[in-house]
Amino acid sequence: MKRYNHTTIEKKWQKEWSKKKVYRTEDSSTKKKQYVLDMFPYPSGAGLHVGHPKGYIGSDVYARMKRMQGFNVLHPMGYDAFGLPAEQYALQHNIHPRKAVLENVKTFERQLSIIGLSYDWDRKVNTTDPEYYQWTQWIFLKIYGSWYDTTKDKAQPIESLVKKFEKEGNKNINAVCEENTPHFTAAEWKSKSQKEKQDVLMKYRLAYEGYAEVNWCPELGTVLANDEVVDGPDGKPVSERGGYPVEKKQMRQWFMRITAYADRLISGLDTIDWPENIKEIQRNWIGKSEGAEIKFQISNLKFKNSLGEVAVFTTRADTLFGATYVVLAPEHPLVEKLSDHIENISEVLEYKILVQKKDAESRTDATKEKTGVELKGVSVQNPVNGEKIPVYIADYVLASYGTGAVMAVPAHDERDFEFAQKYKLPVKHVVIPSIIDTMFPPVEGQEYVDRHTIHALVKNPKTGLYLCLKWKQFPWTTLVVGGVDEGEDPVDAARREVQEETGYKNLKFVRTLGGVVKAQYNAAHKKQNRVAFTTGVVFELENEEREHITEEELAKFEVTWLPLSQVKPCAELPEWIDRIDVPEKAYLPYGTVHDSGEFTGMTSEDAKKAITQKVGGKIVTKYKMRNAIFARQRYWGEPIPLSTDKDGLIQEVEEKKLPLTLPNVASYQPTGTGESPLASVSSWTKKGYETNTMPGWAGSSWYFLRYMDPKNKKGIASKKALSYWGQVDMYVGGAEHATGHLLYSRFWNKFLKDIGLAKFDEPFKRLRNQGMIQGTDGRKMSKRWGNVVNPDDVVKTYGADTLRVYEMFMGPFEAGLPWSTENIIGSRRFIERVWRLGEKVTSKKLTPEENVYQNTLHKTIQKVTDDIVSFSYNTAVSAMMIALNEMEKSEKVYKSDMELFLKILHPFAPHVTEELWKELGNKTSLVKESWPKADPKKMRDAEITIAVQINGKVRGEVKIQPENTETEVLEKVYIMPEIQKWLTGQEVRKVIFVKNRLINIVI
RNA sequence: GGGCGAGUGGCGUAAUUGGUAAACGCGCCAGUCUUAGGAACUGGUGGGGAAACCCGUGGGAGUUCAAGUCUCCCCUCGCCCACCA
Repeated sequence: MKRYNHTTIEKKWQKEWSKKKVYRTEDSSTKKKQYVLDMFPYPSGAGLHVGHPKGYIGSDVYARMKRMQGFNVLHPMGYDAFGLPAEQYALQHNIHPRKAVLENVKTFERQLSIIGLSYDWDRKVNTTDPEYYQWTQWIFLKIYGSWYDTTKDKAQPIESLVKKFEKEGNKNINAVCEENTPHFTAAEWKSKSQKEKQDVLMKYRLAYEGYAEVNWCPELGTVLANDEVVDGPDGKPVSERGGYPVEKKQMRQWFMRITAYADRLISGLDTIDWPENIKEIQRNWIGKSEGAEIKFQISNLKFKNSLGEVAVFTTRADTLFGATYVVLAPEHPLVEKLSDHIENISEVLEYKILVQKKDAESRTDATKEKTGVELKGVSVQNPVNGEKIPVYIADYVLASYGTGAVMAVPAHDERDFEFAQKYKLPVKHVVIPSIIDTMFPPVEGQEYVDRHTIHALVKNPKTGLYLCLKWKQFPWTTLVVGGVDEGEDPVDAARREVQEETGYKNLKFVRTLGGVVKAQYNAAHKKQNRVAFTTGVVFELENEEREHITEEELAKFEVTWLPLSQVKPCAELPEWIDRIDVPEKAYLPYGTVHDSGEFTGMTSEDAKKAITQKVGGKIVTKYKMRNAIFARQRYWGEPIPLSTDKDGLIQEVEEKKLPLTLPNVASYQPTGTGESPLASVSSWTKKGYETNTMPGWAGSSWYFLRYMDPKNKKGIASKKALSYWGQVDMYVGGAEHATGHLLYSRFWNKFLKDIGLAKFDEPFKRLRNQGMIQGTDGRKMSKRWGNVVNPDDVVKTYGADTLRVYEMFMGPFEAGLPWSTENIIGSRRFIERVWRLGEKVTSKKLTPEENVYQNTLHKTIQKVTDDIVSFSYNTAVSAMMIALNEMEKSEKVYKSDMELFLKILHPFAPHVTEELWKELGNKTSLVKESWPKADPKKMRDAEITIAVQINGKVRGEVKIQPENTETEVLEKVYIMPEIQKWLTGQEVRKVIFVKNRLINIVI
């Protein structure tokens, strides 16, 4: 046998495969299809490190098996080359981005080509190719030309909206649009000017122009999406790319109304097989919350005249009785509207400016202290009880979420509580925990009696112990407890009780422990169920001076001091123990509504609905997710195919004139002023073209559809191709795209489904994330740490097959693991041993005695097949190593058994298996061979070994026939000396027999 | 602070989903063959113990004939979100 020379073998087969186009995808086929896709890369200038191909190898293994299983497999690759990374690279190296991209693509392809990936390169796409971005522009125009109909729950052409306006105005149209869009009648619509109509439609379009506070990155000279901004080392926001500072700025922008799809983006997650954490990240990002919008009347304090109303958004309408003030975002329009009535208007405006300045740095810091200013001279009325409460503006309320105003309930909201503490605002508890005593639960049929009680927690500061009563008639010890008389203050009641029962009279009041606690128990001696509403009152003992105690009290209990943890029989106690040593805080859980008029006693859930209804509140759904900014002030992106004429009217570039190609410019440096470099190209501005370009995610939001029919000149892809390929069956890529690409492409796909192009609502049926390969030092692989391992070197030393096997064998596919220069040797040895196994091949059929590996081989076929489907590649490789170990033990290996083994190894190590396949005399290529099926007869074991346990401990092993019964096994077990040893003189109490697994004798 | 996830030999990891913990690989030890071995092959390799046996999946409790796996509490680490009312 020849020596295994990976270089010659791999080069030879790569050339052969490419020449014969063995990976060519059939355009139309009667075969079942399988679409296996990698997230296409930014062709960065740095070249690949060994971590990059991990995902590509994973999907390649999958695609290769599917191909062998007879599927028509679409497994393409392409380049996402617009956007910041490519442009930054070009700027740094002072070459034109177009040229840089071409160069980088070349490097990339050379590096990929040596790994033996089975792409159909004829379907390559590149987002910067005018023939590609023509369709990105085309889709943009479709989105621009659409509105969202919430009745049909899909996008509709804008013309249909115009027709509705002409017929009935906009009042009764169920559409997603800008908040506070004024109503108009059909007649009013018709009387509007072109420009006015344009402005109205802009509030409805799914791609629209607007002004917004955006993340402005001066260094990069562009606006960034929220997910492109990360926290820097000092906690300040910086750009994900480059780590440059990011500030807030008001700017004219193009947006995508992704919020119209928020609900579908959430519900669709239940229909796809994605990693649960990615789904969860998307759900959180979209941040759906259902609540109520409740209006508070505003009035002038001095003149008592009404000043209109303010709407707040809350998810806790059950706490409305606990609202003790209202907070507006500093930017709330009411601040200006009410300015004539605000007595301290200059202070308010000063604060507003301060906040906006601070804004630029970090307003999103949840840990910093809250600030705010009261709007003096005005107040609002709580709609549920008519109470007048003050109004504040504060930086902890965001203008961009909900209504930009909140009702503050310090007792039940952490942020409100913190603010209330600082500004000495009242805290009103209206939701209380409800406890049912486990020792003396209420008895059915007995009368319920309400009682108001106190628990006095009297601490002796010298000892840290608490004052307790040891009951003489009952076997328990309690704190001082007692009833609160009608109209009595709980603190006074507690003082009184302590004095009456223990004589201590000099108590320093510390605090009450939050709100009351409701506890239900049975008072056996009175045959009563009691509902106690208890206040915990904390005192410190000032001195030991005591009053006289009555005989009656003395007979009842004895005074004692105990640590709190030793006081037991009392339902409310767990609540007090939780509260006693921590500072007072808001009570967040749901519970029983308290001190809330007619709603008192309801559960939070019921009270929410009832209170909202009572005050005429509107049930609404809000989302954290904002509409996506769809513009970059940069050169290297798709031009937005719109122009503005001299009347200020926006014109679409005609479909047949697409692509609107990016002009060549002398300088593509960002201007730094917020204007795109295109703004200084006179040929461009002369025609009134939009100077912003599309963001990086535009081209990547639909590329998976283009691969289906990449050269189509009439559309994004033919109807036939779109319908044959449908959706991506298996999508592989990094988890870092969870809130970017994976959300935007779902959005675009849903839109394209709405307009009848995409076939499915969800573009990616299955998704798997490859874990990142770290440097040998465990850090992220990067030039900075000098820990980059280049795949070229690995391929040169060990070969592509070894690299592939090792990357799949390292550990679970999704796990991030450090590269190991030592462990890879194991994979190389495996390949070499496979190579040497070739020497044992015989074309003479083996007798059952000779064929010792038969059983293992067929089990392995089954396991590898299952493992590839579930992406458990590490155990698939392990199974093949076990099979190889068995086959090596055999004197000879039957040729067709060797072929079976080569077939299942082929997706992992395509080159060496192809070479050995040919060595066996085959004229065909393994690539197109059929995937083997495990023979169930051959998988069956002749004999199996099971564990014999005594009382659950393994004391021996026994060989049995499969399917042996308990009796049959016991017969064998009882004569085993090592088992008899344990059984002599013992009575067998029980035998547990698990078929084909173990037998456990309990003595 | 909130959400999600993970802790198993010297190392990467595996465990049929409650059934012989450590498969497979790396490393290490011994041997074979070699002029040599940082090659290859064969065997061994969780800890303690002379042995019988005992201990062992971050720590503690519990359920069970049986727990890495289930339940509760605690500790540590990773990722995501972070004033979203």
